[in-house]
Amino acid sequence: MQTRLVEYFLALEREGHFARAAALCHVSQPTLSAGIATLEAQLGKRLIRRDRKYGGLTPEGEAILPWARQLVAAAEALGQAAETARGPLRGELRLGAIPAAMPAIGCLATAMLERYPGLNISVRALTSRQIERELAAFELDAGLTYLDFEPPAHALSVPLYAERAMLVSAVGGVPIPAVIDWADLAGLPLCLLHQGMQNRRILDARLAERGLALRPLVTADSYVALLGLVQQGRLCSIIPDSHAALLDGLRWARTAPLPDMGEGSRVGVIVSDSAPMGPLAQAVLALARELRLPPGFTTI
Amino acid sequence: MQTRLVEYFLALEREGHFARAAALCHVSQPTLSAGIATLEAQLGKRLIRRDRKYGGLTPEGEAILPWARQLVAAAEALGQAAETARGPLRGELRLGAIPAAMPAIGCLATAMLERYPGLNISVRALTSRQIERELAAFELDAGLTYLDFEPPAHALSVPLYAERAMLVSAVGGVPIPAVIDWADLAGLPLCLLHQGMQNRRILDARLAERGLALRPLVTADSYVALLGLVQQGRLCSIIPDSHAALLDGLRWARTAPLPDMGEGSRVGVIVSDSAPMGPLAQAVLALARELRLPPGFTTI
DNA sequence: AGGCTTTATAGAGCGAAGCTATCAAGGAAG
DNA sequence: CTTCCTTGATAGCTTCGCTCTATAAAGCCT
Repeated sequence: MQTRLVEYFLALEREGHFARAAALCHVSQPTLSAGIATLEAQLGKRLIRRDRKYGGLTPEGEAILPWARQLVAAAEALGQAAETARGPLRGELRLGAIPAAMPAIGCLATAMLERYPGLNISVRALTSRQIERELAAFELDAGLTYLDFEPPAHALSVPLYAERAMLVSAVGGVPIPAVIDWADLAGLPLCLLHQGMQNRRILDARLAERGLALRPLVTADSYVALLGLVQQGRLCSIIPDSHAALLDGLRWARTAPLPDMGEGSRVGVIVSDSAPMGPLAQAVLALARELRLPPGFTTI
Repeated sequence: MQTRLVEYFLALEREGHFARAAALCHVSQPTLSAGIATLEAQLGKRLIRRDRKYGGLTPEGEAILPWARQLVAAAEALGQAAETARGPLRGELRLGAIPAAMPAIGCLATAMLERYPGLNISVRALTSRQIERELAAFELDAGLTYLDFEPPAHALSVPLYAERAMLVSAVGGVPIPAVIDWADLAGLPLCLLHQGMQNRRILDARLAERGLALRPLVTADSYVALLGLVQQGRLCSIIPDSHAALLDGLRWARTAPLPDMGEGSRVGVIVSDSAPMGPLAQAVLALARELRLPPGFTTI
């Protein structure tokens, strides 16, 4: 059983296209074609449906998919473990973070770089569900997400900070009181994240508990977009205090804390709990445990 | 990264001897030697200490050991999954059981064979600790052991039956009362398992709670040995009721139930919870859930 | 010193995996 | 209907690496 062939299989499954998968594996298309054929011959089963075109996995292909991932991840980790048994950590650390946690990733990534020179870090903004899926598929080494809402299974976590919501408005724009009550929110001209985004779901749930509902005038899918809207002065918005920290020093923005949303907004690092833990995951977890976030983040 | 080479490495680690490891892998000794050298070259690290003799693993070797196991297990499971995606289960099911649970393994193994013809089953008697270790090292597919005493981590379990202790004596030998109290035990001429064996530890713990201690005249490491001693008529012993069920119909033996030892003697099937579950483990777990044990076993 | 055990080395054979070049089958567009 | 383009399979060749047998070298034991 050649790890290489299994990598071809996984690449093909991801790309759904022989030539692109081959390019991803840095081999020619006939090589990948032959590799898949060899793998199928060794297993005695057809794994890919195809006649002149890629047509998805057969049931057997689906059945081996988790094991194929496990195999490749183990091979990868084996190499990592050998390389870093002693000596510094090397290679690429793949981090995923929900948008709300992006400001904190700077802190985490910088600390990792500082402690482990020679490390490369790749950060991607993902939904909490994507983070869960990619951790399970070994396509991420660690994630930064909510720990309490819909916590992923088979994961180890270290809390980093507690998120609180802040109301933000432009100076000279929508006037906002210094102290805000839940009921005040319903009367403000708001722009918020789309319904369905996790952060919005949490906010809605908190308000629903109190019999309230928000009617934002604008919805968007990024905090940058919301801040752009707020800057115009016609709207105000609700953002995590971690983002509010980024605004610190901006002259046009005013923020006011929302009432405590209660427990359950902890944000932290998670890694996959399956199998022995890779050196990268171990390092991230260890660092997260010691990490002191700058002021602006509510420590737990 | 060739799975084959990693298998060589694991075999060598198990055997501590190049030629024996080579035989285990069905290759010649130079082949294994070269294979280890290739693996070391690919990883860029020395994995095995050796100068004219095997000298154990280097730190790097130790570091990759869990990943090596993971890799080989994933490769194995991949083959299994492909073969059994549809169609009957094939291959070898490796079961481990504590001695006390041996009588029940007949039931489990038979049911597996009946449902999955074409399956081969290998049963080994192990201590509960060995079962835990070998499950983690992917050298067992499932185990049969106590679920409540020192339960292993990272394992899924299905309870099968509750074990109760029985006093056994020979007809015409040591007279035993029909109803036994804890205090009675101290006065009987007993033979028991060695101290340190888990079953004995449990029994001792139960008695210690009541301020009692047993002074067996003979200790042994198997129930068969104990029964042989009992048959002589000079001693009586304490065995699990699962073994007592085997004696049913024997003319020389008499049994009497001990007082309830309380909760916590559940015996059941456990499988490793790491990674996706292999088809063998899935099948065993599913069957254990439906299994109806014959009379003589206390259902839960 | 001689024999035994244990690991490493040498050289040959063979199979598997890589490449380039080309073909075959659909689908889209003229 | 023809032509072109996309997509995957095939052919033929080369190279690389695993495997074998045979043998050497280095300790250990008597």
